Amino acid sequence: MAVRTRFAPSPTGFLHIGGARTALFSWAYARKHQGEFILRVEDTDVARSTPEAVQAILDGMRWLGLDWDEGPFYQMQRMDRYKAVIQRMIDEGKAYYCYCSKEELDAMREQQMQQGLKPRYDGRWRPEAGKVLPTKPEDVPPVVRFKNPVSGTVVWDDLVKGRIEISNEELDDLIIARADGTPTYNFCVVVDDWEMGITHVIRGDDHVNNTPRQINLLQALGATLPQYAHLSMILGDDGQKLSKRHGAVSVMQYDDDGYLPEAVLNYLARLGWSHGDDEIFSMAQFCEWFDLDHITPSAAQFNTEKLNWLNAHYIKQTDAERLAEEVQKRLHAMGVSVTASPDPAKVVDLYRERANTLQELAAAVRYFYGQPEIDSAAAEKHITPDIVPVMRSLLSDLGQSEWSAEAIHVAINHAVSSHGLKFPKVAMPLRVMLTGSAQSPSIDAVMAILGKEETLARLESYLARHSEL
RNA sequence: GUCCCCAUCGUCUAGAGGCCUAGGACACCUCCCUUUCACGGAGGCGACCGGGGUUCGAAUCCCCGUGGGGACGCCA
Repeated sequence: MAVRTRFAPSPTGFLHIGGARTALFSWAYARKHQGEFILRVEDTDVARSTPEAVQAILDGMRWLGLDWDEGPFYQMQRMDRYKAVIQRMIDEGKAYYCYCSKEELDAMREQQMQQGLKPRYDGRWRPEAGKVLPTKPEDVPPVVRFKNPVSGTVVWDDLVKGRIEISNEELDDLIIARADGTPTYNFCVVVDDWEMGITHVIRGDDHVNNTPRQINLLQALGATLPQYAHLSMILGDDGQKLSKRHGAVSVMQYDDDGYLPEAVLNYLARLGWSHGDDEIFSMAQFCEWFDLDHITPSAAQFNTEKLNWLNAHYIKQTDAERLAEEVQKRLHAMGVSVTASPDPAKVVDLYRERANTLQELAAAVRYFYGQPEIDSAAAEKHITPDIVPVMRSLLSDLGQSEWSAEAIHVAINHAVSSHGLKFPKVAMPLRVMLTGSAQSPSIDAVMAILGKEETLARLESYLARHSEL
């Protein structure tokens, strides 16, 4: 049977790193098996679902390049279908109306907690042969509850965690339709997974406890059970749980911060999954290798430093045109307009090996398109009065020189040797005057790309501004 | 409280009873390269949560602790 997986986010917020990994694994599993990957938006919580969140999730998926074969389906558009199934279950005696008020339920829970019991519905409205039900209250609109089996156990072989067995005595009759008639999560999931022919449910392990309920429901409907794979959660960089209040950020934030989607994907792939010692691989390779057997059952801590390393790697690989475009976009956001000269592609090539993120790359390269901000400590250290005559003579040589890194190097060497100095003694002041910083690629290469006119202008201008030297 | 899950270097992980003197990667440290900073190269530091079993043999299997996490909603 063809593999069919799904990613089923609820649109109550952006796509965060945990959701992204779940989506990635589901997607990769389908791709690996030439199956289908389905996107389903679980928006039955009307109060918390928003169209903005739907959009944010779709944006995140697209940025990562996780393409889906069917959907997006929206559960709110499938109401008729759920209601029909609920009615059928009531008719068949597999579900029943419950007239308990919320207050009544709260009281029940509290009492059970106090007694050290697991809080659960006591089944007071559950019809049984020979049982007399309470009198229906006038003012309580009923919910619909599923008649969960009272004995036996639910067992499944989780593809990540192995065999899990839960006694039906731990479960209660869950609500499948609210008082207003709308179906609830566990019910919609079951109907959808069933009708959409999902063969492998790959999801976060916060759903482990829902699984036995869903299996019971599926069995009541006479559906074929899918296989389950529960992924452990991803912890924040500090080892703490990610939440809206703490550390959980949108995958799009990684875009803003200057991470390439291939780096994020590669990082996520290795978080909780492994293929021997392989660390760096393409998504094509990942789809070929991916399997559920090598997923770690334990939680994983996010490590930004390793992401940085991967991102730096992909920045080195990316072609100059694309890199230049990304950098241009970011410089623009910083209020710097990129001109055709110096050539942005050459500029990024010069700096790509020393940037962890595109944001760093943009910041590093900024001085090519505007006056550098001089690091005063660096200036004080490297630009001393005795260097001024050297700079003057170099300036005049440079004015006569052909403009290539090699020719510039010769000119600098000439200044160095004719004044009896060491190379850095001249290179450092140049570096600070031209780039503003004491760190840069080879200064002759920088000058070659900066251009003759601009280089000479910056040097002249610096000397003119610092007559005290 | 009850149920469920998890446990190898700081972090991500390899490990399916002997291949383990526990391997790789990030980070960190040292050295090399060098025109500064990076990149790159070569080394180094560094872990099987504890206790009992099973076995000729256990990081691997079982049990008990301990520690972490999750779930107990008319949320998903």
